[in-house]
Amino acid sequence: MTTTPTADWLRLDQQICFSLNAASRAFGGVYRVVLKDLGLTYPQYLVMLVLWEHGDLPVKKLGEHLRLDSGTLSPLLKRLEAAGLVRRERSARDERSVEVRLTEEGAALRERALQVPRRIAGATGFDVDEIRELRARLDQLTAALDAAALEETAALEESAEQGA
Amino acid sequence: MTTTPTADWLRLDQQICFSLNAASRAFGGVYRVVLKDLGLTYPQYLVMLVLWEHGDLPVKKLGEHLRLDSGTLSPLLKRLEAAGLVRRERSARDERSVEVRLTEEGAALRERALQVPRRIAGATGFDVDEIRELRARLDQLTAALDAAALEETAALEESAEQGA
DNA sequence: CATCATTTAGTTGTGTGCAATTGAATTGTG
DNA sequence: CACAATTCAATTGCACACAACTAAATGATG
Repeated sequence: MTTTPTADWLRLDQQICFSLNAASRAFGGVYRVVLKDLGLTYPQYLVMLVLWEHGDLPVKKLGEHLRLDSGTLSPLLKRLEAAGLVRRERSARDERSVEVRLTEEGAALRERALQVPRRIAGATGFDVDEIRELRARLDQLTAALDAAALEETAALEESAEQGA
Repeated sequence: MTTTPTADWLRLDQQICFSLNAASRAFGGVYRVVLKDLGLTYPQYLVMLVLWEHGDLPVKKLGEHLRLDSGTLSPLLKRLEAAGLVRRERSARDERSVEVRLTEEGAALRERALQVPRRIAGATGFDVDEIRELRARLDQLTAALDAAALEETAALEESAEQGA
């Protein structure tokens, strides 16, 4: 049986978190080039994808789809509005809520965006099944990490309460 | 034979890039909690990992290990220096270069960091082999994306030259 | 040796990402 | 109805990422 020396865990740790980070940034790099045509950044593209798929949404719902809070979305949406792709309107039913609506121009941009996924998929060198499998793996990882983060946070708060 | 409608590619695209993004940020969330003890952010921890493994390095080499440029590293290293974990010293041999050296305190921090990888690995819910396989997959993806980014950039510059 | 190209850090500006706070609007409870 | 708790977006402050640029030092070339 092969046990891993404690010190080597530091190297393994470096490798896995680094790999994920690197892949994420490499993805960002390709998107940056491909999306330059559309005048979008990668996070902005993600917002547009959600709006194209689900239609107009309040900021809150948008954030749930994207795992982003208003601290990130507010300035991002302002830039999309400045670019003429979306409008932000206070909901009449609930004035706390802000509806994000596609403009004509924003809706029209979808046509030009249709070419993006194919170029990205091509860049990965993965076929559809490989992408699907990797995605499942990553989603599993994310779920586990989120659950663990909750536990860690709960544990922290518990020890904080003991101090109080 | 099942062909995927073009419009559906947008949804698939959303899913794979989003999954990677989400996993990366979920990782960051767990690291944020775990590293709070050490007073490090996640990118700062990556820098310390490289220094612990390779010893003192010039900023350039550090950037190659981490795929980060001076625009990111300079302010980050200043914060590590302010925290007393590293020193930055102009190289005597080549005064363009800045050597990043661990302080006593920085080197000592390694002891406390030894517990981090195990906590992270536990949080993933993956065993060593699964981590290794995922890492290989991600590195493969990163390599493909980097190569594709180079091609895209080259193509852009080509068309730019035609315009000139 | 003088000059030009390259290398290396640093700086600036833009755009996320997230914690913490604020303030307005809504909901739940008595 | 009054009032406390909650919800939602926005804002503030901090820390990356990265492109573009600057400045200093080095190396290469004629």
